[in-house]
Amino acid sequence: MTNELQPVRGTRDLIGEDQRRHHHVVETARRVAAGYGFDEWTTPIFETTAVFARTLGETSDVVTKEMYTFQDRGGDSVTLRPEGTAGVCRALVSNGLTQSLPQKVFYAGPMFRYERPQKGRYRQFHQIGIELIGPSEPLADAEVIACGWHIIDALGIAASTVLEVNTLGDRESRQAYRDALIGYFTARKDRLSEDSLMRLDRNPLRILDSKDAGDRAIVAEAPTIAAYLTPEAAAFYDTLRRHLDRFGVPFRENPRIVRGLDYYGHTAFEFVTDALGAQGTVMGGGRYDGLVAEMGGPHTPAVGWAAGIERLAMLLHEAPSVPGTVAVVPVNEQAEPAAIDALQQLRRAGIRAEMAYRGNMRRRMERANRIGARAAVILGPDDIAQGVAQVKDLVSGTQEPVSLDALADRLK
RNA sequence: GCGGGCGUAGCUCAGAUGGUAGAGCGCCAGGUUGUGGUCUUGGAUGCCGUGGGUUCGAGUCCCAUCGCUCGCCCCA
Repeated sequence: MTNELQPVRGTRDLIGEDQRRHHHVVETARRVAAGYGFDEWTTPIFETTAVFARTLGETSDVVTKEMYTFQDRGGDSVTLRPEGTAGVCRALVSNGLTQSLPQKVFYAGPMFRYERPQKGRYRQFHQIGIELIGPSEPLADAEVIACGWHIIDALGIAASTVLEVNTLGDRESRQAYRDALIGYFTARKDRLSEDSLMRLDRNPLRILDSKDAGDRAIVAEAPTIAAYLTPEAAAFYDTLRRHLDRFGVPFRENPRIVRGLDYYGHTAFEFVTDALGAQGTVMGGGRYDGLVAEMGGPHTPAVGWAAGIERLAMLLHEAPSVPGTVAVVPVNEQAEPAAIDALQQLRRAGIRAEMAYRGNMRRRMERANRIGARAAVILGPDDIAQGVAQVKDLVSGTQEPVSLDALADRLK
């Protein structure tokens, strides 16, 4: 196979079972989110680069190294969206919807990140997500999490995931905690891994989720944010946990969940699994009260999550089955016109029906079997003369004549 | 950007010490011109990832390169 015919690194085709799994995840999420009152938005898959760069910090690694950024023919810098939230917030502001809160948004679609592919990690991947924009009450956070849990449960994978919840506190809490962590890790810098020494400089909170065994021992003794929460932040977190219990959502507290950017505060959560190798997070989210303002809109509280469709699809225990079809089988070429009539009668009645394009009867029966048809409608000259078709149940093997105008009713 | 593993038929894979490429599944056709699944007979299929080197001779050894994969880093 030549290079040119290979898919670009980190992209892949969704065909057959892959596509069915993908589709099932999206449809399930769409249905459950609709039940919580979320409306679907479709925003462009590329935006002006500033939409992402501004919210991510102009010089961070993710902006400089991991975004698909291009100049278009007019010379403008555009970027394939690396995540969904920024575009939704831009659309909120562009459409003047900051005056019509709350907004409850569901989205699904492709995202793009220039990363080294590995298990559960692609350059073009797909996410579903919801954003609840407007409310600042922890009830909103609880509802958003409940919706996510509900989707995971509806997909039948609740047993293989765990919901972990944490609070990042308010700005004051975060600053105090950050200072405390820097003090703690600096006092132990001779025992930190090389990677974590870098983190101490650039992003000390990330030491908390280091994979290095030595680091983890140090992290286990590190202070948690609980002692540094302001009374307001502590009350917010208490209320959230109480609501989660009320919503019936099982969770575990994990004080090591962190977020890298300043606009995050209070709630942070992840649904994690150990079934996907190094990519343990299946759904992640939290409260981002500062984001809309950073994009140039009015201060607008918001909370949401995003989930990787590929990762959810991999967790599905079995692939959604192919829909049963009815195979129409003309015995010979002379029977084809009558077969076409039967075919269209079934389709108009909403029954999935197919007819092979060539081959003798035997071939067409083999084909019917291969595509997993549930029944065959067999039409030969004798049948047509009598105004019937032979309807054969391909599972049981039983066959009986059915009046031509009763086919759809019989095969419903 | 860094490290491990792997590239042989459509798919999964076998090919000791170098001797001119195989199996299973799938596919096509016959046994069966109005009946699928099971059975049976026959058939097609390969730039052995690519380029170079060593050799009388390379799928096999050496070098390079590309790709896939798992992990590190990063994770909005």
